[in-house]
Amino acid sequence: MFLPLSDDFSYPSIELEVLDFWHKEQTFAQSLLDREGAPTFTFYEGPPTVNGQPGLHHLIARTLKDMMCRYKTMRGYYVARRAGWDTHGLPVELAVEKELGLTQKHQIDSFGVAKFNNACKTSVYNNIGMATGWRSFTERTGYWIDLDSAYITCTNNYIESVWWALKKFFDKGLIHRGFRIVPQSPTIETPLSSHELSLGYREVKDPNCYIKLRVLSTPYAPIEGAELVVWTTTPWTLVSNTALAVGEDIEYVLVRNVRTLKQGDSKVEVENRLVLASARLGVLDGDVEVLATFTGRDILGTVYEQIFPYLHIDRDEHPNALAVLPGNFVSTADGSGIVHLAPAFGADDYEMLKKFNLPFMQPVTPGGRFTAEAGEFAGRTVKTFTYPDRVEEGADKDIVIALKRADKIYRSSNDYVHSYPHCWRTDNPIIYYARNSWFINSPAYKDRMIELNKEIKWQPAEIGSGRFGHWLEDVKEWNLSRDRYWGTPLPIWLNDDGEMFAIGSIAELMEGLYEKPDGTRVPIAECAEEFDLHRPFVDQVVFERDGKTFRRTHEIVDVWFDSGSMPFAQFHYPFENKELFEQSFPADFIAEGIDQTRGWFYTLHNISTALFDKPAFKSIIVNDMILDKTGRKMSKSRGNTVNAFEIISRYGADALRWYLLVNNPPWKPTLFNEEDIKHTVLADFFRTLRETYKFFALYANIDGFSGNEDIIPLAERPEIDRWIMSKLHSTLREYQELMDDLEVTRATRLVQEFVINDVSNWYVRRNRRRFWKGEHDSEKLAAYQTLRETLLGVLQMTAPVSPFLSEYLFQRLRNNSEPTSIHLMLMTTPDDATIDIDLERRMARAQLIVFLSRSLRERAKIRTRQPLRRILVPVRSAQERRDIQAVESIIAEEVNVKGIEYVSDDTGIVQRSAKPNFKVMGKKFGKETQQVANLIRSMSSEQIAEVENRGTVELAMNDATYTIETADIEIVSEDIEGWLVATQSGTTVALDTEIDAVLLNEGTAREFVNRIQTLRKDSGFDVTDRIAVQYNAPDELHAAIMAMRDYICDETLCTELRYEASLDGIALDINDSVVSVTIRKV
RNA sequence: GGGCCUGUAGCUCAGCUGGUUAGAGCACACGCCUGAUAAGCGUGAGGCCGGUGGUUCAAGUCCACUCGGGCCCA
Repeated sequence: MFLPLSDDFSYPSIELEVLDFWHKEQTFAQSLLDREGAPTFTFYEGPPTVNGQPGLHHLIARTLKDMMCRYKTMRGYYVARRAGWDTHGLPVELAVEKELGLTQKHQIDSFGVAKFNNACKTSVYNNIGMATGWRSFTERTGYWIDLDSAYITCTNNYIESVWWALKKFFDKGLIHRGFRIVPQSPTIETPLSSHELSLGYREVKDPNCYIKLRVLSTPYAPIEGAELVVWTTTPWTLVSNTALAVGEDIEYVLVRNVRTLKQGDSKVEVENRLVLASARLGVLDGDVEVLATFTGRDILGTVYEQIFPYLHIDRDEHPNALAVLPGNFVSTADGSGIVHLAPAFGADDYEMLKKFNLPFMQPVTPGGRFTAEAGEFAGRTVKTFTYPDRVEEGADKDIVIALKRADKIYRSSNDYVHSYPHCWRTDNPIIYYARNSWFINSPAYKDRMIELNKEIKWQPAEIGSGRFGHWLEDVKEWNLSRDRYWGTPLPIWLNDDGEMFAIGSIAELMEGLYEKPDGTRVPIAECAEEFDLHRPFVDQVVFERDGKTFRRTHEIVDVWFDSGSMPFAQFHYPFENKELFEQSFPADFIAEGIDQTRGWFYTLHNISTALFDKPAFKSIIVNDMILDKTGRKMSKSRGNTVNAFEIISRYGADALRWYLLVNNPPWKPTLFNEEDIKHTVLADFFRTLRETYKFFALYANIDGFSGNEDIIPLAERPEIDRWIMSKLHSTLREYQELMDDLEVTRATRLVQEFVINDVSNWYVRRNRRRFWKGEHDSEKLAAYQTLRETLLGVLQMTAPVSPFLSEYLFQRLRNNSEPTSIHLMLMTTPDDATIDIDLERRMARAQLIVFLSRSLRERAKIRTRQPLRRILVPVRSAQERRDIQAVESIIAEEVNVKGIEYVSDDTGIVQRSAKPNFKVMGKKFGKETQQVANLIRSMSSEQIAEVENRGTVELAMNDATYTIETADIEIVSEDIEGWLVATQSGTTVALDTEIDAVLLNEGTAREFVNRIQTLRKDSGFDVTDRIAVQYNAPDELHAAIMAMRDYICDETLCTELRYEASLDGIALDINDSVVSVTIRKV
């Protein structure tokens, strides 16, 4: 019994049924058990942050992952799928801060690091343990991954592995500490790495200030007493200005500038003598008169008036301070060509400090707040920052006001639009800030990273070569340290002299001593504290070597180092699972969003290159974003986000998954349109698949077909069965090639087309009669077996992408010897013996002839119900004739003609012409191609015959002779004298439109049958009911009905067909005449 | 300012290494078919293949420039 599909079939509800089934049968676990010992296909799951929320964009990557893993499992591989949780880092800390009501970093210290980190740990485990969005999202979307044995980055084992890695880096001399300008996230008081930075670029409006600074002394007399025009977008750094930079070879000018300014209600004329790059004169308002032209070199050493007086600068100690210095970074692309330097707040500026012995002044805390040194601005935040509980207005605006008061502003507005980095967690603007940090010297092995990247198969390829490749070529030092609490502690211990070493294991750590609060030191084993590789425990561990005390540097490690370590840390390698790691490294496949290019993809690659000299993954699919249907980014503020759960509850996860792959390649931005799911996936593909099953089940059940019958050998099945099986295997072959090549969209489109065009619209439609007519013969059995096998093959291909529906239908189709789940099945390996290319070609030809014939009927306005005598098909060879004869009955039935006649080309009836084959002849004739092409088009039938017979013909034109060979032309037979003809792709069909009395009667009868059938249906009769029919019709129709009465009765199950002259029944229109009819059940 | 992607029918997309009438699905109009039937099939209309210029016998496809969109980076 093939269970019918219920009338209120709904995708979401069958999916829940299937989930139940998988749960009960432990299908996922079984799919792994079944493949133990099989070749492995390794997949790495990129760990999502534990307290993030799942959304539509996660589904796209997860569909790719799940699809590939299920596919490889079905191809016979063992595919371990271990989930992971990224548990450290800012996201967790920030959530916990909020929970505890802490708003600033120093509050954590007073709250107690131990308590804080405990809260973080609790929060993390709560999130993992609770049925949060992730677990139900994972399950509901059918993502098969082992959540129960997920690796967790904050366990001692995981951290120990990370330490091992860090020690490797350290011992290779790749980790060092340096005083650098780093991007600092102010409100959380910690530096960010370049890849974190890349997560937070945003378009913002910043101040656009031109200030003017009085020259106090200068070696270049003309500018004495003039003002230097200096541009900045960060007024807050002006407090710390220590010098100015110009380009030595850039041309500068001294100008007299007169302009009118508003002052209250009145206008005043203002005159200035200003210095700026000549290329930037456009920034000045009013009238400009150039007084002198010179280069930057000429004005080096010019001393100007300090902008703000708060910081004391001793020019005896620092003779270059408050002076104009040469800088090769100065450009005239924007600003004034004179650059303001604040060495504590910019990378170029800091380099200038080292080069010119400028004073180091940093009147700003790591939290982005002015210190007491900053005079009137002390205590203010430098930019506007958003804290969990408040917003603090930055000092920029007031600084500009103060400058205006001091008449140092030339012009200022707040309209400088640029993209500026923001903290990826707090969304506050980062500030560039000088501080001590730990770095990994990644540039040292940059070339190797570039080399190894070439071994990776990227989908799409241009991310590997482009976005990722370029990033590698410009690799910077990895800013490894964070001044935070909840993370892997940086395992480096130093003494007061700056000597240091790294610890790479728990065993090494145990050699240290635990320092109690009272200062006493005991062996760690005796410390009576919980052994935990986090702060503050590890901070208390000290080492005494050579009489010197070593303490841990206080920083923790960039959380991205954790996730980049997962290939080995998930196995606690090298402390355990050595073989397991070696077997599963590198990964065969990973898939994540494009935002991970400089995130996870990079840290995996970086660490793996440095430690193992191998890429971490062999192939990767990178998905792009999901945009709304108008192509805009989805964001909460726009209100155009789509809730994945809602979509799933409406259409089901399968439809969504299928849509995400088939609609457009996932590595291109996807314009998400709910309507498309409804139309393209549900109403088109899924429905066809479902209806096909329904059709099969309906008749299989009537006939008692079980699926367990002895198999009829393919060779003994009808041609059309062998055709669909051949097509199935061709499709399977191509599908597998595409999937192995990561061409997932092409693969799904291929399956979709096969199901709709070949299976449903041709095989099933052409064979309907075989299923419901007649005897239980082998031909009927063959039909059932063929359709069942075809459906099974289709389900194998849909299973990886749409696992639920595939499972649901499989459960109904499977026989006793097949696995209990489609996902336990081995996907059919395409069989050369089943694939018959000639047969596929023949059928394609039949379809083409049918298609042409139908268009002829359309043109002749003869409906399909009207039988016609014949079609004519010109053939060029006996082989061609046999090809068509093999499918003749299909054609005849489909287009309702009595027969096909073949016309040899040489009879003279068929008019032939030659078409140029440009691909061949173009190469041969070069510039003359067009003329020769015209010659070919005008070839006579004699000339065509000559090419056919001799292989060549000479064509002459304007004194030149061209030799045309068979390959240069394509011969088409496209006209038959006196016939209605259609031609496409070298096939021509002519339709005999003559309708004699017999045909007309037949046509009329079919019209009549059609009307009766409609009446039967409208009357609600069952398909097996017998009926009696009375009718009244004009003589001509009456005669036709009488002539065809047996046929009519047979088709309509009519036992009594009677003419009744005075009948007043239902009026029917047949061939523009009125027929009156009544029917009743007998 | 740089990098990558992208622009083809009203919509979503195909168009392989250039080969001459640019395709499909949806939507629309009109027909056909009917023992899968709140289905099925077909026909039609709809395109200066973003623009300009070049290379070539031949450009949606290659090159340059340009305009628009997206993402990433400085």
